[in-house]
Amino acid sequence: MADTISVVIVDDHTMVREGTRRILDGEPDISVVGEAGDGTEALALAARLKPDVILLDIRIPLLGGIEVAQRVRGIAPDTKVIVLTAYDDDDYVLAAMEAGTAGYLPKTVRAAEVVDAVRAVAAGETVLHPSIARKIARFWRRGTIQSVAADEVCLTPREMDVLRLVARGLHNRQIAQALTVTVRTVEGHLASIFGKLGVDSRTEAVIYGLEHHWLDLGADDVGG
Amino acid sequence: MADTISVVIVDDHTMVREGTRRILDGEPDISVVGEAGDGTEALALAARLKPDVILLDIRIPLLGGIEVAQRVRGIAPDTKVIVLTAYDDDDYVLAAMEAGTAGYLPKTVRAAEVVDAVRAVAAGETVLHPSIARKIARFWRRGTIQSVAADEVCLTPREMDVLRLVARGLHNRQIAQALTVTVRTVEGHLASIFGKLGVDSRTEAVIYGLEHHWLDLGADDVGG
DNA sequence: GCCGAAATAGGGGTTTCCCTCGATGCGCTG
DNA sequence: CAGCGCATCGAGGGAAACCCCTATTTCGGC
Repeated sequence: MADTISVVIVDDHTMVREGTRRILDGEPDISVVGEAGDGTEALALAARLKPDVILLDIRIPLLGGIEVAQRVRGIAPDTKVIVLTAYDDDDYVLAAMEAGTAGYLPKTVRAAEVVDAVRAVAAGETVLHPSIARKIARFWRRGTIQSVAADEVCLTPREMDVLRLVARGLHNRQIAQALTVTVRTVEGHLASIFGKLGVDSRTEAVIYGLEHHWLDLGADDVGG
Repeated sequence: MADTISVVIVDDHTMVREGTRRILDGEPDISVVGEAGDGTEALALAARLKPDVILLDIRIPLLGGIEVAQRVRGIAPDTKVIVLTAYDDDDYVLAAMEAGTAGYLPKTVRAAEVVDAVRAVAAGETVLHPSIARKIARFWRRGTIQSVAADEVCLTPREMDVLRLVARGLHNRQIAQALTVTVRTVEGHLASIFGKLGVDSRTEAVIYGLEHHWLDLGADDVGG
């Protein structure tokens, strides 16, 4: 490795990117070599620059941060990824861990901690913010992260179709029309969904889907 | 008005605050005099420092950004507020306008634009990002912002109680128990809610509440 | 002191939802 | 090929949910 650590910053908020850049460029041993505002851009930069470290936000357009992290392993195996995000849901943290990231920090940390984290992962260490580490530990005690990921329920594509329409407030009859099937089929899928999610009403299913980021409200910020 | 513009930065993400601070402190005519990580802290700083400009995030703990903006008018009338946030929902934009803010910028803008905005509002101008301005214009054409705000439905406290429980997936029977009333009463409140929101199912009502930020999913990040 | 809004609650009805039994065909995999 | 998951439907029934109308009490305001 060179004596200066090359870093790429990925965040859809330009303000945040530029602020982070100034923080890191203020360090003599760190050099920001690129910025990306969405997932595909991030992968392109990773492939071209193969930086030592990528600071990666989770909620970015075009490609989710988790997927970016996974693919970076393939295209730039020596690049370490630090997830730096506002979101610290269990799902995000676990998914990031499985994607082989070298660190996970909430955006509430101080700048100095991020600088330290960059140096640490560049040196081969793993950096978890205490609050995140606690989360992990909790799951670990419950039987390893793998098993947590395994018990992750998985709806079929058709079931997702149904759930998405339920989450838009449609009745079974309307869903049936939208999917050109009978109401009975919709009910069948819903029964299956309820079973998998461990709920017993459409409203609970929608809540579950929103909490696990399977659905979004069509509006809201969506990385922008 | 001094020759240097005093600025307070409000954001719950320390990283973002420090990055923004470095951007602004790099300007000779701008001086960051304080940072706050939540709403109450922001008001305390506003009262004590009476800065020329406050850069304010919307989703902050303890007190929402909109409410902070409203109160700042009372405690520091000469202070201009620029909303700088990841969220650009109609509701947020309109609420911010009504709260008397001097600008509204998405976090996707470049640092230079924020710097310009700070100077502009300090000079008494109003700064709207083009994307935000379009939003406003759309509502304006539909009959002024006031009327939009007026047709804003308003649930009674009891109706909000019911809606919150509905949004947690409870059945009417469970809601009735939780509120120590009969199922009929819950149905009555729900009927009233449906009428006000213009929907006809509990699921739609929950979606409406989430989209308008009346509800949150209990989890998620809460702090944008 | 009356009026309106909110909260409470009931009667009686229709619709939708949800469950428990099934069944068929289709594609993939061991 | 023999399963197995997936998607598609059906019957029948009980339980919620939702709708329209009415009624009481309470409380704050003019």
